[in-house]
Amino acid sequence: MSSTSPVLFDIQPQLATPIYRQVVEQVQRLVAGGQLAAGDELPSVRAVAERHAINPMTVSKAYSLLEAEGLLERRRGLGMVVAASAQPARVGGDRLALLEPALLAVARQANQLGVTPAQAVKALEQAFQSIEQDRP
Amino acid sequence: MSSTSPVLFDIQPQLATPIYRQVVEQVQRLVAGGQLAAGDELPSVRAVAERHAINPMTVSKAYSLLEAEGLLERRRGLGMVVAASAQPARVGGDRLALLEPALLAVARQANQLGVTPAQAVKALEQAFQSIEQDRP
Amino acid sequence: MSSTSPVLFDIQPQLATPIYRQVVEQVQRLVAGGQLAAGDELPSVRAVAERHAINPMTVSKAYSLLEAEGLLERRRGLGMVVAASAQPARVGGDRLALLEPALLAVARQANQLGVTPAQAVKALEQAFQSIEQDRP
Amino acid sequence: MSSTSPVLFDIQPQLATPIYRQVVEQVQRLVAGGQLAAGDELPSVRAVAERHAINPMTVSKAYSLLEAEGLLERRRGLGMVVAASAQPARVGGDRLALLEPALLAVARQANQLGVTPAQAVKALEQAFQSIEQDRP
DNA sequence: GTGGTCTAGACCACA
DNA sequence: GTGGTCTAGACCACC
Repeated sequence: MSSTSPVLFDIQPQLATPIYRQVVEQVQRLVAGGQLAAGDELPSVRAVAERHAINPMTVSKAYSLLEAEGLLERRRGLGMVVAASAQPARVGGDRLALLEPALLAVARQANQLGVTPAQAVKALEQAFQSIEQDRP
Repeated sequence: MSSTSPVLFDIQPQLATPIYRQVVEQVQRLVAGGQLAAGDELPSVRAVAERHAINPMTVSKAYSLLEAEGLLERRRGLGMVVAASAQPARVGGDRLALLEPALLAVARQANQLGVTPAQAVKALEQAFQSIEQDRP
Repeated sequence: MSSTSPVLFDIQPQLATPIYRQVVEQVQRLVAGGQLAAGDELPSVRAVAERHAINPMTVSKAYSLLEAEGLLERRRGLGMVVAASAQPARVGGDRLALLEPALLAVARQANQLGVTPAQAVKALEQAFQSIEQDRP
Repeated sequence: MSSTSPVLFDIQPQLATPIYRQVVEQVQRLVAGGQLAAGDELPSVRAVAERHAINPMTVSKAYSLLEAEGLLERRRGLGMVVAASAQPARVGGDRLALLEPALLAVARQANQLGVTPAQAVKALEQAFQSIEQDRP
């Protein structure tokens, strides 16, 4: 999967979470999910910057943080690749742990909104479907 | 419900979202969920500040934004109350709309993590249970 | 016009209306009057603060309110610009609507003072002339 | 005129100017305009408070300020009356001076809105007409 | 460089 | 008692 199509980041500048964080977290999740495997190339800083009309330094910062974290490696003159040491989360539980903050936020907000767990679950299933349509 | 117990905010300083935003969003949801009705009094700036050990100006900023938004009204010299024009979301759909950003975030993150919708739904149900324990 | 000279705020600390409100209202009027167009940059918080010898937070508060109102947009790390959605009042009538509260105040006060409409009109014309002299 | 109908204050709690100030300024203008003459009785604190659903202390504060200013006198057990020393503004110029702040505000706002003096004058005349209709 | 957030504390205005 | 305004200064985040 990683060799067929280049990674496309889902960047939304209008969100509160800073752009470089959006990049960092997406790479983390794509690696944990196995969609980015050791040795896979990442799009160049310039390519990402132009594609999303953002500052190259912002992309560079994200990549640097991921490098410092050990998830990416810098291949001189070639760009960044997923580090050999990077492994997808072994078991489902590890992946769910990464998802938990978002899940807790949903649960808390639903309570305050007076939305029942059953309603929230149903709405989550619909959310998955609406996401599907974006990238069939 | 609004007359029985004073509003309690759930403030978590360690979160990335600033404190004043946490207050703003909670009031928005409590009104939409009907737990705060038109005319209900909000806890005073000083009371909230002392209760959560934060600066009064932080609370004041949140209240001011909610007033600008039309959700709160200032009773001069008395305090803030929920605006007469503030209405709870009439139907469940409106409440779910407020929940949608968080739901989409979960769905997107789950996809990137390789977590299936079914697994996410199950995890969400567990998240609701772990929240329950906080306020029995 | 917007590209030739940076915006200059007319701040008068001795007035009853708070400084941050003066800034907010002036930006609203300058946009409605077309003297600030979509995309125009606003002077930085620090520049305004130093220019008028006021606290940066006071300016920041004004800008934040204008952002919440949708009139300004934050260019992260760069500064504030007039929002793309901000439009000058299309017809003169819209501008006069913004002027109406002040006009009604004059009319009401004139009536209570026993000043005739004709006298008030003449005095208003003189007021325009005295304003002219401030910025030739 | 003052003997035929009791004074009616025009109080608007939603305005930024505090209620007690609205009362103070109106009395000042009504005296300057000759609509309230020396010896005229003012409505009682309680009457005003009930009529406008405001706090009696607010009215009392306004009356006290006007007394301190020498414009009103306290007749024990009878209420407040316009002071014997209170005189209407002798010439029109004095009255216009009291109107000037409001006029300057209109001129300044019009300039920022791109409204010409001629347009503003015309709008002011219309404002007078719309006021007329309220109290024929 | 830009704006954002929070604190601590003072003083004012309103009811 | 209530909230509002402003200051001074620190620290952070983003570009």
